[in-house]
Amino acid sequence: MQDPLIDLPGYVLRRASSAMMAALAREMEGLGLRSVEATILQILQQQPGLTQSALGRILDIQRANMTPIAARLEARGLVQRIPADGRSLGLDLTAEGARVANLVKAKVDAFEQEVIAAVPAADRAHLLPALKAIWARFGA
Amino acid sequence: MQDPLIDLPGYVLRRASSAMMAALAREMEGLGLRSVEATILQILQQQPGLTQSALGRILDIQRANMTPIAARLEARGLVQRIPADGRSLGLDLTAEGARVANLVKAKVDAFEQEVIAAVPAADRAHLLPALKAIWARFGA
DNA sequence: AGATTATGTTATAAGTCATAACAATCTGGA
DNA sequence: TCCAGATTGTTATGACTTATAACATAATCT
Repeated sequence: MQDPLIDLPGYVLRRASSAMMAALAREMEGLGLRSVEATILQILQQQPGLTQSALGRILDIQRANMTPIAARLEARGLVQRIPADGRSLGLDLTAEGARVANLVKAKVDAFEQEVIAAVPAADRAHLLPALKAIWARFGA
Repeated sequence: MQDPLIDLPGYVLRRASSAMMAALAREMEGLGLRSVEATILQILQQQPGLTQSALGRILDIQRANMTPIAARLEARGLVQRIPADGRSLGLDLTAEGARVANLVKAKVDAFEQEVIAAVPAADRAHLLPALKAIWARFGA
């Protein structure tokens, strides 16, 4: 009862990603955050004031789907929505949001170390370039 | 407006996988199949008679979620559900299912070639081992 | 000024995924 | 052999993700 697709890179890419994402989600659960929310906090930490649309473009999330995500972050007091112009809403971390973002960063950094550590040393340096190339090839 | 997380392997793994899966889904749409269904046809091609539970264990799909998937494949005439014992249902490709499975295999093989081709030659040999290691580390 | 584009929002639908509960069946140990 | 426990398929349910259409409002370009 073994998996006959185990040597197809695309298939294994999908399985590796979904296994890793499940583990990451369990980590973020401890902070009461979903993966997307954790990602957004991290980005806002380095790029404050991004509009919902701009964030959506970075993360490949439709405008329409950003609305409830941003609203939830605001409702939890992690983010402030400040009009950038008459139609755009810029997102900024609140003090509480900045605090949580630091916790996220710590957990994510540790997690990323685990990912790296899981890869055989000989293959490590090749992982990021390979993944970036695939992302670039099939990405929007 | 650039992505500040672009050097985190886990993050890029997720983005690469989801971009690739979206492209694969567009391919399979041409056959009227979802990705999961295409995967199942491929597996049944090589391992006929697998039960729903066994398939679920291979693909990390809960029993409860296999039911509608198998039912849909049967309703489309691609798969037969034959009792293996009093409780298990073995899945086998019908003639039509075998025909479609061949189309799937052709498309997937071509697609996997595209994935490989997208990766810089120097990194290619390292991709599969790295992904398998991550899968093994975080997988069920 | 007027046409076009961009933004945020609501509503909606499909797909993925996990859990609980149930009946029917199988299995292994007393 | 018999019974307790595990397995299988099923239904129902809920959370999350994702895509699309339509709308009002605002910015931009000619």
